[in-house]
Amino acid sequence: MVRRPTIKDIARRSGVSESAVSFALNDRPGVSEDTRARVRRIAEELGWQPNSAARALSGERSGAVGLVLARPAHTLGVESFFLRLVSGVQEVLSAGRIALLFQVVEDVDAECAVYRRWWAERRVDGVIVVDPRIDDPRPELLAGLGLPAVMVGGPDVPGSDSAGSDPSDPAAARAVPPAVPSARRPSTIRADDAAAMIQVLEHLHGLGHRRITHLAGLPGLAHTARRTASLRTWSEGRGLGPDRVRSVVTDYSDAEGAAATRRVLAEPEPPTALVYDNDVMALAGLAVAAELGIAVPGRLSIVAWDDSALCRVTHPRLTALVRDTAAFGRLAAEELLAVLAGGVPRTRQSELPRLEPRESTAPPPAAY
Amino acid sequence: MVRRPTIKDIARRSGVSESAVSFALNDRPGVSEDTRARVRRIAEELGWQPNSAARALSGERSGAVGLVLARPAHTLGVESFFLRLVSGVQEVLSAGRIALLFQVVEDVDAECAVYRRWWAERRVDGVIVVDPRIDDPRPELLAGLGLPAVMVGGPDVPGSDSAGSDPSDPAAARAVPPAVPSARRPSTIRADDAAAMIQVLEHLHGLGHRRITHLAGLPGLAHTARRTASLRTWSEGRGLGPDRVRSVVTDYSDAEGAAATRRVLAEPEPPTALVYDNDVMALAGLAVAAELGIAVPGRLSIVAWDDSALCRVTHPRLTALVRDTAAFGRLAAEELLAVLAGGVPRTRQSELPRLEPRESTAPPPAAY
DNA sequence: TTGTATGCGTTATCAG
DNA sequence: CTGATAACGCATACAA
Repeated sequence: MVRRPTIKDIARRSGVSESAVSFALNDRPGVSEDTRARVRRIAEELGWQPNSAARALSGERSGAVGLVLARPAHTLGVESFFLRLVSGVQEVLSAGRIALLFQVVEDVDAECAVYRRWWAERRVDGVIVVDPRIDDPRPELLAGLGLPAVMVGGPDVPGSDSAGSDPSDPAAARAVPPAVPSARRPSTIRADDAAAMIQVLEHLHGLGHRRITHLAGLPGLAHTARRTASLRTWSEGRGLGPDRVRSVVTDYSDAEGAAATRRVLAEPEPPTALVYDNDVMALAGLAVAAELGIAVPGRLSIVAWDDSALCRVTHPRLTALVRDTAAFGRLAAEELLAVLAGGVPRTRQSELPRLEPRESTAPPPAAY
Repeated sequence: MVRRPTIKDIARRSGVSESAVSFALNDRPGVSEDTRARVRRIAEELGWQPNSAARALSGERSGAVGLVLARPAHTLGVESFFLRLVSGVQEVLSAGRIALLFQVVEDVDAECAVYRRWWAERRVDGVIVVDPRIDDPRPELLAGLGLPAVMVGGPDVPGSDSAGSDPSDPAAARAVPPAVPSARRPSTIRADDAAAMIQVLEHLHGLGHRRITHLAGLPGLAHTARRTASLRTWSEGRGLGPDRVRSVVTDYSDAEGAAATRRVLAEPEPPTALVYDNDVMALAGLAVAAELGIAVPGRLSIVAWDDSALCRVTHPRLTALVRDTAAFGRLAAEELLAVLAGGVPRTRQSELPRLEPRESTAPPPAAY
């Protein structure tokens, strides 16, 4: 049990007062350069680091931010999205010596309970919130608590990229009632799902596909709704009814991905292209096609929404929507730090995903 | 900026002293049942929670434990193992209101730096250490710091399941030099890789396979070494030389998994069965076989070491070694809490994995 | 430029 | 059984 040094030890060794040490170590004026250097050296020698609890207690800052993952156990771990996101988040956080508290829970209610507890215990200075939902209770809760937050993957609001969010956007308006003062509203990192969906559809349409089915993720998630809405808008613009271009609901699991694939492929006029909302479902779909003896991409094209190693280890390799997820995480962390530093919550736009054509997409069979 | 209530507020509202409140809230003797109940009720009303910083400062306990993942970026997120482990860890931790600090870094050196910083800052009360290595510097570092730790997936030591570890076991002896007092040695949760490997090999041997290649993971990892050693022992017992049964090294990545598969299948007398050290490599191997037109399991059998959704979404579905990873995490967390509560570090045995035969294993072709 | 005093919220040690 | 009082380590307003 090596006793850890405190500023008192440093003060004694360097022959100055504790407050002088504190000033020296925190780059504050009020101490000569000479003293500062000496104090610094001694602190270094002693291997001193500020006690996080003491600093939190006096400074009103815990030096930690939180991230909660609300996912039912059976879909846990099938997506690489989160580890990459966290990886990006931490690149930024650890530069600022901020720790990340991580928790996985079963549902949003449990997630809210975690936020309340973290807040009450002053465990975190802010949180990064993932998986925005339709009628999401979290922005309001967090604003009410006054807990700074960044919503990762918020609504697509064409136009306004500045402070606050566009009041004319229904999703944003619903997400955070105007009762909440804007300075407290969570920041938002926007993922342009609408544009990404159009990219995918244009790619398939360009190849000649006219019967396209989107295997959507959990219906409660905001990005699912955005993708589905974007698909609807696009197909109406093309004059393709829901009998040809549509979204069907799944729960993101491999099992549901496979089951839904089986269902749509068994229809009298099955789609010639399938767009999966995640990589695991795309894999499951590919396996179903193989089992049914349906050639990919000969008779069926497949697109995976998120790229990962998985999309490159299949045969054929899967055409996928590539996002720089780590960059997404970095942006979220930067925005959170900016808010913690006193900045106004902003809405920031992440890079547009890029469609990477691989071997799983090709023109549809001539018959169609 | 809602001000959070403190025990002072509770004391004022309930008309007793602060220390009485503290006693009442912490189930300590010294207050009447009546007062205790009243204080409790008021604390509840006010939504009071102990300020973690204040508690940490006076109590010498941060109420948090840490977990660091040292993985090069390119293998990040390809394994579902960690999220499931963390999920299990948290089931236990959150029951005790312990937070989890999570950090992902590039390598073991960075990992050690994180431990040092956490220790110096008193951020965590203990850590859960994953991926034990050959000549692992971490147990010694942690013992030196006096930071309680649990090594997840430690050495297989047949026999001793009690306190400390078997001094006759060379791996254990190397891992923690005897210079370190045993009360400070990290606990260990043992995964019986040796027995699991034998299970896999017996399965394949029983089907008739005599040419088996093990696509091992990163050579520096202790469990890789154990699996490889177990394979060696088993094959010698069976009189099968390294020309027939062997391990080849990879780095766990899909790319290396695919490349190594290509190499061994291109040999004049290729193996009839492949055992992959993780699920992603197994998938990659399956894709390579498909690409080369090698039927699985007709001409080649495939076993994946870790089961996950991935192994069930392929065609054919992969025979896999199923582990209850969440249970592994729970056991690790329980052991850590026991040590934090003053218990002696122990070596505990996790459940033996179970081989789940699916469609990717079958007898070898008659020609062999 | 430097030292002193006080507070942050809790726990723990004393007297009453 | 209860109520002051002193730590814990750091930051800071204030006095020297």
